[in-house]
Amino acid sequence: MPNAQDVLFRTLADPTRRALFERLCREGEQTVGSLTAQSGVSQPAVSKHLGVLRQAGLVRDRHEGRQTHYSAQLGALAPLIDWTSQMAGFWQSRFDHLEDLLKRMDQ
Amino acid sequence: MPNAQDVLFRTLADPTRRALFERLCREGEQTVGSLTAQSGVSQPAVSKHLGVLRQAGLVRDRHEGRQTHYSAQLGALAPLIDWTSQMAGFWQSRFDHLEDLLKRMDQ
DNA sequence: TTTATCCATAGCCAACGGGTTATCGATTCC
DNA sequence: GGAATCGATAACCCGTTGGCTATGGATAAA
Repeated sequence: MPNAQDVLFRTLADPTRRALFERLCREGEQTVGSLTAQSGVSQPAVSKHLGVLRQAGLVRDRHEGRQTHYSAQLGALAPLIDWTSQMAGFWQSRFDHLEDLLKRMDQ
Repeated sequence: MPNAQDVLFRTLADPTRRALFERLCREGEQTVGSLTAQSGVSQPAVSKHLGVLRQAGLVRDRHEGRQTHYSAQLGALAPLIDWTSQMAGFWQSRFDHLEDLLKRMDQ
């Protein structure tokens, strides 16, 4: 059972898939056909990528007749931001300890 | 020629590799041996991962006799933060335009 | 009702990636 | 100097994954 960061990093690691997500962020809701037209890969490939993005919570789908509209779910990026902050936090913490140590050595 | 986000996402997508980076962030500089001991994979595997992390700029190596010390380079995460901000920015921008449109329609 | 469009799924294949063992150069210890 | 340790590289294996074509189900158009 992979954690949230795992899913996000793996999902966003593929350039084609990340490009699809970026486009949905930039331009808002899009149909599969519209996304396929500019993607450089086949429609099934796009559908598969959108499925992966959906499972990661990064996009939502909305069915309207025979077309499916996808839109970005920005909130799903939260674990990514959390992880980055955590790494920065660890680093800062070690830095603080070092400062502390140097301060005590100085006395 | 992959861009910076590409390299970062791909590099951090692997759980073992990300765990190595996390440990270096938490605990600071470590030798390959020390990292291997807690990693659950073989020493060559660890070396390979560290090589990938180094090429991504996420770690630095320091040679001291026959051991190599690795440490995290937190600054290398910048493109990741940039990308996330950018996605949030696009989203916000679209929201602003929508607000604007609604405001104009209201008049 | 028949035809055309949209998208998802199935099935297949080639490439990539992460793991292993074996080995080697370099250093340190005896 | 000889033995042992450290870490990087080579060579290999196998599972995953991202691409494709073919197809089918559902809806819209004719």
